[in-house]
Amino acid sequence: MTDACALPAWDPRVARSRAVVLAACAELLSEVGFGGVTIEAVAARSGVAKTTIYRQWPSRAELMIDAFRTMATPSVAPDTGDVACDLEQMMLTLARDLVNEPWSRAIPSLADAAARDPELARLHAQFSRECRTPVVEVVVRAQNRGELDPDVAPDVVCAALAGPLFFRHMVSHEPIDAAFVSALLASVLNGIRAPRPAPEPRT
Amino acid sequence: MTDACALPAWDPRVARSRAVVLAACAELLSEVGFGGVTIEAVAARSGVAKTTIYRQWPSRAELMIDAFRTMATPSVAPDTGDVACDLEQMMLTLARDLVNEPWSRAIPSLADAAARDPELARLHAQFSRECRTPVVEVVVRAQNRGELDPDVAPDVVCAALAGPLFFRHMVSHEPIDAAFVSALLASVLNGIRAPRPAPEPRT
DNA sequence: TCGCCACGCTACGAAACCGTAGCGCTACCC
DNA sequence: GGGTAGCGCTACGGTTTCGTAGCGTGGCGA
Repeated sequence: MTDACALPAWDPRVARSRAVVLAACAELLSEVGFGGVTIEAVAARSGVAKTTIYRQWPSRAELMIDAFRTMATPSVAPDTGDVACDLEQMMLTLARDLVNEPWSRAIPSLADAAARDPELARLHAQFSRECRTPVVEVVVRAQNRGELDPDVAPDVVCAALAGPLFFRHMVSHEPIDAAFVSALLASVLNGIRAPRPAPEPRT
Repeated sequence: MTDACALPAWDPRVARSRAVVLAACAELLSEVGFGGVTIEAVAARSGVAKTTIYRQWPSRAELMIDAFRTMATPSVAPDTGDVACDLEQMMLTLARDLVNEPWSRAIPSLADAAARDPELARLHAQFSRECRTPVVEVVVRAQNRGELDPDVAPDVVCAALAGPLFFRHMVSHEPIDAAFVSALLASVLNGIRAPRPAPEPRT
């Protein structure tokens, strides 16, 4: 996936400077966002000469992309046998990352940048698809087990579960805690209609 | 604080230049995002001299805040008597705005900027709260009518409904159409568990 | 008619980044 | 020991933006 792993026999000096630069770039991404990262700042932070950075990456965008790849950590789909457990586990992981991980602070700026740069948009789309995959997997499995309504599209479930977490992270800035995750998951799994009454024929 | 609203007896020249500048700034916000708007670009776009802009707004941030206030359109809570209709109507409005309105393109950049500038964060929080108010109102009304489970927090419902729309707008970039809105609303209202195991008198 | 006030225009110094060039140093390989 | 390759450092010209200052103009009320 990452170039750092794929290239066959790299000069150790190159490998070192690349790693240092990418780490510094990832730090800066979290701190000042996508648009605020400059090559000179990366050079200053990493201790690597600006010229060396330009020797390794042809443009600022390429460096950003590589740095974001460095931050991106793929997740795995749990399989406890109970869809509620699986989904809650994934949502709690996402919630924890959104609250604690420094790279989560770079998400809005990435979304912004991706809205304008086609290359970044491509990377962003690919990355977000990779992140959604485990959720879709869990949902499909639960549908096959008969736990979930097979008529509901997995992508909708994914948006219904992950969307509110991102919403609080980026838009409303309300707390993202276990209680919220539980309430949200219960709402989506069971619905929010009043359980008691309702001889109401729906139209 | 709100200069724009409290204009008692402004010189018409001032009012004109302010309006032109704010309009140009709003346009630029949609096009290049929060971080990309420069005073010089606003001056060029609006035809107003840079010095005049500085005479009216002490800093770039102040101008941005005023411009965003210009774009922000408050919505109203419908009251059809059926919570599904009310919520669907509001979601469709939001979906349409996210897809069509130019200012929706500025949302990620605003979220990004608000994550770093305290003053913008304050404005952003206030604005997003204003946008959530009608949803909360509809939910509370439905709870009082016995349509919705009173134990579910209105803020959770708001996040559950609006969150996925913003999620697709900013993160996953999947389509936001009426079908998605319907599926999402049905999921949250009725839940997504397979209708098999429980003998529910629903359709 | 005379000021006042806000505007537009030009220009300025300062700062930040960009991307590149040249040079010297050091580590490693043959 | 010599050649090669990559790094760090300094410096440069160019661009963009910032925020301010000075000056002239035009409309509007006293």
